[in-house]
This record gives sequence, C-alpha cells and structure tokens, in this order.
Amino acid sequence: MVQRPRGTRDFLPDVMNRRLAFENLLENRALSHGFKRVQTPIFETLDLFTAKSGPGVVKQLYAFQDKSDRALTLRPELTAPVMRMVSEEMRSSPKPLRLSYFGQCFRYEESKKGRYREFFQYGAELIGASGPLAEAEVVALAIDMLDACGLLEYEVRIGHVGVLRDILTGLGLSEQGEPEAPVASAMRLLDKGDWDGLTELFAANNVDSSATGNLRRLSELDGGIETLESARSILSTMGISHDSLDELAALLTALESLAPTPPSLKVNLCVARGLDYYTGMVFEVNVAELGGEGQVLGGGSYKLLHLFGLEDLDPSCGFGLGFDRVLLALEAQAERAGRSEVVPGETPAPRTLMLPFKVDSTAVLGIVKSLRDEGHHVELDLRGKNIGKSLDWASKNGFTNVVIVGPQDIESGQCSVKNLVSGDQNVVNLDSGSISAVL
RNA sequence: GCUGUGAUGGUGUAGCGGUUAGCACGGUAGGUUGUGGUCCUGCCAGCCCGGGUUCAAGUCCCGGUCACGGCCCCA
Repeated sequence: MVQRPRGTRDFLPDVMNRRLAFENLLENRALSHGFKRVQTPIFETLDLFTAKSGPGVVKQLYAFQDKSDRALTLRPELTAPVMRMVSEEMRSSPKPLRLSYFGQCFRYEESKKGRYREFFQYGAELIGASGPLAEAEVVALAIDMLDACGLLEYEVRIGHVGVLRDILTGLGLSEQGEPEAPVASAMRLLDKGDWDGLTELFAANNVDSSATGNLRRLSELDGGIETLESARSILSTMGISHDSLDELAALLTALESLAPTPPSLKVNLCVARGLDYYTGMVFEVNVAELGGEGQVLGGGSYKLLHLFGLEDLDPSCGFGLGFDRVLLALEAQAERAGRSEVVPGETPAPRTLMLPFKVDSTAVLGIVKSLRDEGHHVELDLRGKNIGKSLDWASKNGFTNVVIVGPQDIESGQCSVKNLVSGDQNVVNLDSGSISAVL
C-alpha cells in the first residue's frame, strides 16, 4: 500500500471545509487591518534560509538539488521569502507595507500531534515602519485574529529583547562567538529558566554572579503593564537604561485601545523567541491544553532586510500564526464545551438535491443551472434509485431540500419540494423562481 | 538526536500459538415501480511491511514503516 510521506496529511471534505472557513476568517481580519495577501514560491534557493538562520538549519530542511544542480529547498517559514520578495519587487512601493500570507511550510523533524513536516502558517509583516505604534498594530492584528476565531484561555506574553541585551552586554558578555554568542546563550537559558546553566555561563565568562539575583527578580515579575514599574526600579539598581521599557509601555498602552482584551496578557522580559534577529519587542501566544506544542503564534520586531540591501527599512515587525495548532486548540475546546461548530461560520450553506424520478433528467437541467446561478447549492441526482432510497441517501448526506420531479409533475408542470429537516413538502410550479421561493 | 507506547476491513473494536479472524458502524444491491431517517437480507472490505522461532504465528522474537507521548530543538 502506498502511503503518504511521514508528517503529511490529507484533508477530506469536512476537514477542508473547516480549514477554508478558518482561513477566510483570518483573511477578513487581516484585510480589516489593511494587511494585503501575498504569495511566494513553495521552494526557494537554499541560501535564502542559510543567510537568515545560519548553515546549521540545513539539516532541518527539505533541501535538494534541481537538474541543473541549483541548491534549493522547500520553505521552512515565510518571513524570509516575504522579505526576499519585498527586496526583489517592492523596493519602490510606498511604505509602510502591510502584508499577509498563508501557505504550507516544511521542516524535516519528528512529527507529532501539532507538529507536522508539512504545516501551515498564516502570518503578517509590517515593513517600513517601526516603533511602539507599529508594533501595537501588529500585535493587535494577532490578538484580533485569535479573538475572532473564538479561541479561549490563551496567554499572550510580550517582552522586549532590548532589556536583556542591555543588561547582558552591560555585564560584559559578548555578542560575538562560536558556535553561539554568550549573550544569545544567556538569553536562551533565561527563556527556559535554567538558572544553574546561567550561573555556569557567567562563571565561564568571568561575570559577577551577583547579577543573577536581579535577573531572577526581573523574571519573576508576573502581570501586565503594571509590572513595568517594578522592572524600572530593578533596571535602575543595575544602572541600565529604561528606553526599552518605555517603548514597551507605549506599545501596551496603545494595545489596550486597539485590540480586544485577551484572556491573559503578561509582560515577560525573558521571552527570547530563540532567534537572534529579533531586536525589540517580542511576543508569543500559548494555549496550555496543547501541552508541549502549545505555542500557537509568535513574532516581534526584527532586522532582516539589511540582508537584502534594504537596511533603511529595518526593523520590521511581524508574526506567524500556527494554523494547524490553533485549529487543534479550537477543536479541543469545542469538544470540551460540547459545541459542534469549531470555527465560527464553518456551517455549510443549505444544499438541495434535484431528483428526477422516472423522467428524462434533461428536463430539469435548465432549472438546476438557474438555481445555481441564483446562489443555491444544488446537486443533480446521478443514482437513479427509487424515491425512498433517494430520500434516505439525501438525508444521510446532509441535504436540506429535495426537489422531486416525476412523470405526473412533468405533465402538470409542477414539482414537490421537500424539506428533509422539517419534513414539510410544497407543490410548486416547475420553474426555478417558484422552487427558489420555497428553498 | 535520545527515549516510551501502540498498529486487525474505510471507522471503532474482539481474538493472546491451532477459529471459515467475530461484532458494530460504513459502502453497495435488494425487500419496496411517487416519499426518508425504522426494520430485514445478500454482497464489499482487514491481521502495517520484511525476516525469524514453531508441526502451526494476527498472537512470540528481531528489524523497518507509520502514529501517539516525554526530553532536545523549534529559524
């Protein structure tokens, strides 16, 4: 038996219906915030991603040579391709750009629930504007999307890598180094809360270990915008600038007006996002019930366009939304709540079966076309069974109405329109207008 | 990269060395030549793959594949 490759999925009609509803919902929110959809190729040259993330990423890529020995790869994410597209084709477009995208990405890693080798990302990038207001616009779109799809109990964590970076370089840690800069190592350890690891790192780099106390107090701040006051006093005792905190405060204030209030929003100055190209605000969203793979969205302000000779547009701000994971969370929450509709608006439109019975089907084809043109969802019966079986079949297959046209109907110029949900039946003239009126 | 659990028709399952591999749902054809969701009958369809142990393997052993978990990672 031929099987699907590991980590890939087929989407059957019912699932696809839900995914389309979800995508449309996200698309509508993006448009309402002025973000316009773009699309880039499924594969790109390999160096696009090694330039962004270093040579180490290759082992996680579906990389290959084409027939002319070009080094290519299936895309593992969409931010770099969009940046490439902007540098290649949108240099002279008026800025700022608000772009959104949706598509599959590929990573060669172990597949699990919520983690596939082919997965789908919806994202948005705001290019050519920076600062707290631009960041607030991006975060507001992210929260608006999650709110619109009905997700519950998610936690938004917002931080600013500038704070930690200022502290760590102030302590004398270097931003250069192989295989990983000490500053980056320290941020990763702080993100994980690995204090032993951090103490070791400080010792290895001759950093005064007393700094860990202040870092710990900083990491233990728990709450929203009000925790910034405590953060300020900690930074003051360390002699670190308040600039990053001021930016964060402005962003959070703007966000309160721009976005729906999320179930939980926490300032977390240790969010590092595992990425060294983030330069300012960073944020991520987690859903606890997904367990280990619970991050459903992540983004922030980053510098990437300098890689394409567009340093004047840095930094940009954006986020990626894990389409599959949000859907999993919505499905879990819908099941827990006993709700049949998982994605708002996924319930399909009513469907009608045109059932010619012992008559030549060609007599009703024109009516089928007219009903479709009027916007009804109509299927022509192709089985040719008796009425009992046909109604049974129609009912099992989710039709709401059946138009029955038999020999007597043709003679009298009428037909029966039966509603399968209520059982009501109407005899109307055999024309699309009359039928349409009772559907 | 490390590690744990599992795999029987399309779906959900029973079988725990010898059975024509059972059941339910499903699909399909009828019972019913103009009225469904009930009922009855026939049919369709399965032991993940490859080795091994054994007189005999769905069942035991080894390897692979796939799925689901826990670490690592997550651009």
